[in-house]
Amino acid sequence: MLELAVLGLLKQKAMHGYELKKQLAEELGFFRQFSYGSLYPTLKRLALEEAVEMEYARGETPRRKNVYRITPRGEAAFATLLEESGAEATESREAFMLRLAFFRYMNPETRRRLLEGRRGYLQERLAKLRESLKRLRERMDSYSVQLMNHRVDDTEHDLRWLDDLLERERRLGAEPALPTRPAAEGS
Amino acid sequence: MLELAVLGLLKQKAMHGYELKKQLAEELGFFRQFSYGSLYPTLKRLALEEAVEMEYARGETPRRKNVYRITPRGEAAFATLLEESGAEATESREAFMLRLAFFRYMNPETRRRLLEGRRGYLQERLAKLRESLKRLRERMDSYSVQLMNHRVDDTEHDLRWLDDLLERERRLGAEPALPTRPAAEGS
DNA sequence: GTTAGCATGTAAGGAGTTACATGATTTT
DNA sequence: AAAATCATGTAACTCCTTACATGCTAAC
Repeated sequence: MLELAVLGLLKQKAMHGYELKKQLAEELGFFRQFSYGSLYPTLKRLALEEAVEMEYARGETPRRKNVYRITPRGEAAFATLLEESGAEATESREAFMLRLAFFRYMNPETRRRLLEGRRGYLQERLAKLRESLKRLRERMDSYSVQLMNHRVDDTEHDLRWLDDLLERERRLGAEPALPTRPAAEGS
Repeated sequence: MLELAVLGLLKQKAMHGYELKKQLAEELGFFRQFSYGSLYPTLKRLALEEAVEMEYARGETPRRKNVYRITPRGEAAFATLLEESGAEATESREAFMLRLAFFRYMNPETRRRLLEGRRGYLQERLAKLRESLKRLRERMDSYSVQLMNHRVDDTEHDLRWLDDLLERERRLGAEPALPTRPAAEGS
């Protein structure tokens, strides 16, 4: 997750770790916080894999603000991570939403696959939820009933939203993915 | 999390691991799935700590259905875990909801503390979310805008729900916590 | 009799957190 | 000159998952 988020953010703009952490909590702001204890090692690892590299801007020495820039290899890795989104991306709210934040980089089929995958998952869960509610309502305390009902509402709300997104996707048709290398040549 | 959930489920009824796993996905159904690879070791550890113990019902040999029962020590541990719910319980949706599923075991002050803690957290996040949206709207692609807007709606929805729960709590006043040892003596 | 589901476990690994440690730069 | 916040990192640990390994029992 962190790796995907980092690559996606660096795709927009070169940044150093500290800045990245703030963006993770802001640009993807809704999104969860990661600690430095995972962020810096991740950057280091990505650098080792040559998915990112350091930018020594304005003669600044390293190890006092390490500005990282994504490399072509990193772009490829990012694209692969997005395209290969599996079960996690449909079953985990966070994983799904992270992908959604990077929808502009996906091709239309992948977008649809993810949206429908998530929708299917939520529909299934909604059915199970309702079944549980029906079967257990009598035996449950009022807090649990409240919780279950809220879950149902929440899931329905999410489903309407997904339907909306799918509808838009259909209407706007094949909005192409942004290129891997955005606007490489001048102006 | 798993430990809390297991103790809470065993409080209702003695169960073996396999059964527990199904209940985790059903009674707390909405709730996340845990794998056997974490469930069985957790039961083992709890048994070692004497928070749970095996029930050798009807002369059944162990190691073919291990039915676990919560002990007084386990009840105490469960109560402590609930009462000491810290930041995680207000900042993580899942952690919060798990507590809510066990609200009947808490005393009214703890319930209120948790509900208001969660509300405060969501209010703060909502403010940040709106600020981000305002500041970044122009620079965001339409998917990110959709995502942010949905987050805002979602958070508002959650806040209304929390207000509702708090209101109920006030109206129904001091619904006492269920005892640590439920209905110990007969009928 | 063979497939599906019940039932339990271990070992290795993944993906993060917390706590610790350090020091520069900016603001008050 | 003190305090805040910017900035980077490591080591130990937590909590979970995946993959593996085993065997019973019920249904078809």
